[in-house]
Order: sequence, then C-alpha cells, then structure tokens
Amino acid sequence: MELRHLRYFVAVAEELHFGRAARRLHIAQPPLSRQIRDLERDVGTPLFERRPRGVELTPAGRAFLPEARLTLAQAERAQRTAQRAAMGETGRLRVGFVEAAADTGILPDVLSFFRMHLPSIGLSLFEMDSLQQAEAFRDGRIDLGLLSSIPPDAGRWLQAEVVHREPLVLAMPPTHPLAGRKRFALRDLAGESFVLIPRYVGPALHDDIIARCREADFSPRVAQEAAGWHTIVSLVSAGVGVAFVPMSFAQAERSGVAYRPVRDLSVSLDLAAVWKQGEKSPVRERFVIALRAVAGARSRVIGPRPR
Amino acid sequence: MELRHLRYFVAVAEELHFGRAARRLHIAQPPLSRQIRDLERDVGTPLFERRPRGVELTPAGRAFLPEARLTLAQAERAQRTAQRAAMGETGRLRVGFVEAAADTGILPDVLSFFRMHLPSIGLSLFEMDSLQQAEAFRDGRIDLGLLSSIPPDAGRWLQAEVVHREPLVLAMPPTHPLAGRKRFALRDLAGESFVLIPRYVGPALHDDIIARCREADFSPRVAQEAAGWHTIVSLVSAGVGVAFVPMSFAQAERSGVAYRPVRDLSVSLDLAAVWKQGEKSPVRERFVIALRAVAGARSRVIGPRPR
DNA sequence: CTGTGCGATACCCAGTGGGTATCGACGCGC
DNA sequence: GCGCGTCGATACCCACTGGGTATCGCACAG
Repeated sequence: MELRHLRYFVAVAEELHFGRAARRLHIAQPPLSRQIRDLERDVGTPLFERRPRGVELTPAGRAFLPEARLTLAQAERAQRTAQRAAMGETGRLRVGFVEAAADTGILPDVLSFFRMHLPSIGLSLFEMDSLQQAEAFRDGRIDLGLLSSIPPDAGRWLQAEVVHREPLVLAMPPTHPLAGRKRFALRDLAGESFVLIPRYVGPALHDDIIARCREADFSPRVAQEAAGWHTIVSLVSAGVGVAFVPMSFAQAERSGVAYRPVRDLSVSLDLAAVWKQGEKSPVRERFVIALRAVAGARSRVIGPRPR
Repeated sequence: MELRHLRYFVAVAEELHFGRAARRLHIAQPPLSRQIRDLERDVGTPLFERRPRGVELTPAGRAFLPEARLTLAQAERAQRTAQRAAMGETGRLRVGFVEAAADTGILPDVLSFFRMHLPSIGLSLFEMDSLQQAEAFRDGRIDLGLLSSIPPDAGRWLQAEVVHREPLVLAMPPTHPLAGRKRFALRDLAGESFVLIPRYVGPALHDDIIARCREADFSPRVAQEAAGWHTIVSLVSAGVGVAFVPMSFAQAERSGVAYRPVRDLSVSLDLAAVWKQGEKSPVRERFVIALRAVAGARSRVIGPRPR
C-alpha cells in the first residue's frame, strides 16, 4: 500500500464516481480502476460496490475513509514538521552558559526574544563554566555554549564567535583617592589591594589582567579572590580592595562603589557563542543571530565597542 | 512522497547506516540512497548528514522521524480498521424495530449478546412501525428492520427473513365459559366481542385474522381496537372482550387472563428481519445470525414452531 | 601512503503506473 | 420495447522508475 492508493481512494470515495475522480486526479479512468483494485487486493476486502450509476462504499470502505484521510494528513504534517525544523522554527536547543552571560543581561534578553517570536522552540539552559561546557560538547549534551574564554585545546573542533565585548573598568569605594580623578593609568594602581576572579573561572581573563599589570611594571597584590561579579562588587564596597569589573556594572548605579575607566587597560570581557565545528543547526543559527542583535543593542547603550 | 520513502527513511534513521538499512529492507544500497535523495528533494531539506563512518540525522530529520513513524502506524491502522469492518467486527448498525420485537424478548437478547461479544459495534435503535421502517430504508436511515408484516409494495427491493414465528392463542377472562374447555375451534368464537389490533399497525396480521374468521363463517365483532399487546391483554382482563395474542404471553402468568389454543386458527405472528436487497453488510449479517440463534432458543423454550 | 569502509554515481533492466481503445452491463427515454 | 448513453472493467501498449550491478570518491586508520 502506498499513499497514492489512499489519495486515489479518497478521491473516489468523495466523488462516488470513477470518471469524475479520475478527472480530479488528472489521470485516466482505467488506471484509477486498477489502482483501486490493487488497493482492495492489498487491504483484503472490497471497498466499493460498483453500481450501474456509480459506486458506493462498502462498510469496510466507510470505515477505511476517515483512516485514510488521517494517514494523508499525518504524512503532510510530517513533511511540514521537517520543513519547519529545517527553517529553525521548531526544535530544541540546549544551551550552556557562564554566569557572566546572564549577568550582562544578554541571555535573559535572548530568552525573552525567543519566547516572544519562536515559542515552538524549546530551550534547555545549563549554567556551567568553560571547562564543563567543553566536556558537555564532547558528550553531545549541549548544542551551544556561551562563555568568556574558550578553552584553547578545544579550539580545533569548536567554532566560536564573539558576540559581545565589554571593557573592564576599575571599581573602588567612593572614598578612594583615585575616585576623585577623572582618568588615570594602570601604573597608578601599583600599590592597591585587588579583588580578583580565581584563575580557574576564567583563565584567559585572569592571565590578561596579570599580564597588563606586569607590563605596567607591577604585580597586583590580591587581597581576596571571588567568583561572580556581584560578589566582587560587594567586597569592593566593603572596602576589601579595588577590582576590575565589566563596564556594564557601572550602569547599575550601585551606591557605595565608584567606577572609573583605566586609560591603558586594554582588557575586555568577551562573551562568545561556541558550537561544534561543522554541525548544521538552523535553530542554533537563529539563536546566534538573536544573540548578535541583542548584544549589539546593549553595546550601543553602554557605549562604543573598543577597536 | 510515498509510504515507501517513509519506510526507507525510518530504516536508515534507525540504522544510521545506508548499507545495513538496505540489507534490512532487502534491497541494494544504491537504490536506497536514491530513494532517500528523492525524499529529501520532496521534503525540501536534507534529512541526513553524510559522514565518513555512516550518517546522522539533521535537525529536520530528527523532527521528521517520529512523524514518519506515526504516518506508517496510521496507514497500518487504516488497513486493519477496514479488515475488521469487513469481518463485521466493527462498525455501526441502525436498527428499526416494532414493539413486538422488544416484547418477545428477542431484541433485548440480541442486544446483550452484541454488548457482550462485539462491543466495538455501535447499535442505533429506532422504534418504528412497518411503514416508517420502509420509509427509513428508502432514505437510508436504517440498515436493518425488525417487523411483523412486510409492506407488500416493498417486497421488490427489500429482502426479508422470518426469524421467529409464534402462533396466536386466545386470551380471555378466567371466568369465561370457554376457559373451562381444553380446546375448541374458531367457529366457537362466533358470538364473542374481540379486542383487535388496528389494521394500520399490522395489516397482514389483521387481515389474516379476519380472513380466518370469515372462513369459519363469522365476522368478528370488534369491541375495541388497541395497539400494543400489553394494552390488549389489559383490556381482556378488564372484561372488554377476548383477543388473539402471541403465545409467548401465555408464559407471563398474568393473573386475570386465561390463554387457550384455538384448534383451527392457523395464524401466527411473524418476526422478520428485513434489509435492502443486494447490500452487503457483514455487521448486518452478524446481527441476523445472532437473531436466528436467539429466536431459535426462545422458540424451543416456548414450544415447537408450527409447520 | 595504502587499505578499508561507506555513500554517491553511472548505467542497465524489468516491472508497473498511466494512456488509448473497446467491451459489457445496466437504465432511461422516445 | 429497443436502441442509446453512461459507467466501470478489460485488453493492450509505452515510458518511466524502482531496483540491480559495477565502480568511484573520499575520509580515516594502520
């Protein structure tokens, strides 16, 4: 049995007339008769009673008709579903993300965009750090990662795109002497105590900061390590030390903390979308497009992107 | 798109390997490749990603797989449904019946038989007299009729089978002189008042009774007409007159009424199953078979069938 | 660098879907 | 009542296509 048989059967059942049905199907009447005969042989029972002025359905045919219609509808539905999936209008995307992706507001914005415009896409979110994401990719547990520093060993089989880049600024208590100056250079911070993120959380960022300080001829004294930008800002406001934080935090007018740019601190916090090299996924592509749009809009609000 | 494509697709999607899938389908690998290519062209998007060590599903393919399986299952379901309908194991039967069919207990027995053994057959019941049934047949509103006298004009395009035949006996008050006698002949009733069914309810039966009486050289005096055997028996017990009633009523030991056979009253109440000439219907056939069985069993309880 | 495994391509053949001509049967109308 | 029209079935033909065999191209493994 093939869908052709069902299409023909439905046409004849609706017209109750081989000739008219054949005309509707754009075939001649004899082949139609034969196809119906083949179908009846295949089903194992007559579906029509041939009468002089046309045909009528047998009980078996009457029972078969709605089921045949359902089958045809289901076949079409299958086709449409595949097409929609190919267009990225349906499906599921498993996203791994680091804390910063949520903190900068980019991830929430993309999520609300998807809920709004592509509700039939399921999103599964997993907060995990860069290394966990690399592992999850290897095991096929996530389809897309949002992270700040790409594990270098994964560079070969993962593809990355920086969607957002945010300069770091200095956060300090408002009472700090430097808070009075509009701008200053990195070397002016030589004597400060720092609150720093631990190296394992973002090795690239951590190393970058240390390297810049060394270039300015000092080694930063780390008063406290802390994971998570909110924690770091809290420690700064408590007077534990100064810290480099993403510029977007300067927007969040938090009392008890002053933010100032540092002239020669050419370090920025990247947010990159990462996925497995060579895997096509329309849903993932739509997600990345949305990411770019949202991140671009946010950058414009915060200020011009460096470079 | 044809079911063949879906069958092939599912095989490849399950094996993730054209060669193995082809072996499972008992075809060679190249034709399989081509069918899948055709399917992909038809759906409008690739369903597999060809990799050096086999294939994997694209997002579209992943979405397509369950839908394809559903389609195949639905096609099989359609086929089975038609087969079951052909065997008379499913479907719907619209039955018209006269009061007597229910009164003799035959209809209730058949109904409980169907509820028990063929629960997936839907039965629609319509109480209607013989003429209404003939009309309902003409309009295609019922598939089977149970009646006592076939409208003669319908004999051409309706087919009938008498499933039950019950002799008439005389019902009278126990105080009636004839109640003392074991048997008597029709002519002994020449002076009686009769309770009779109206001619329009059962013309054949009515005419038969009148004709027999005339053969016995008298014309029955009709004290009262009444439709429905129960009503008639009530009137008899109230002393309105005597009446001919089906023998099965003699079983229902109703106080206040005596029943006696009449030697030369060769009139019996038929119960016939009637259906449209030349229409095959397995459900209807099963119903008639059940009718025969039930009616036969009841006849044996009541007594031997005449002739 | 060569062998191996896998899907794609090229090409062939037979079976079948679809076409035309015609038949046979049943109703209908003059 | 008898031809004629209508409708499905049958007979026969052709071309397309589903399936077969041989072979290629490619990527990885040893």
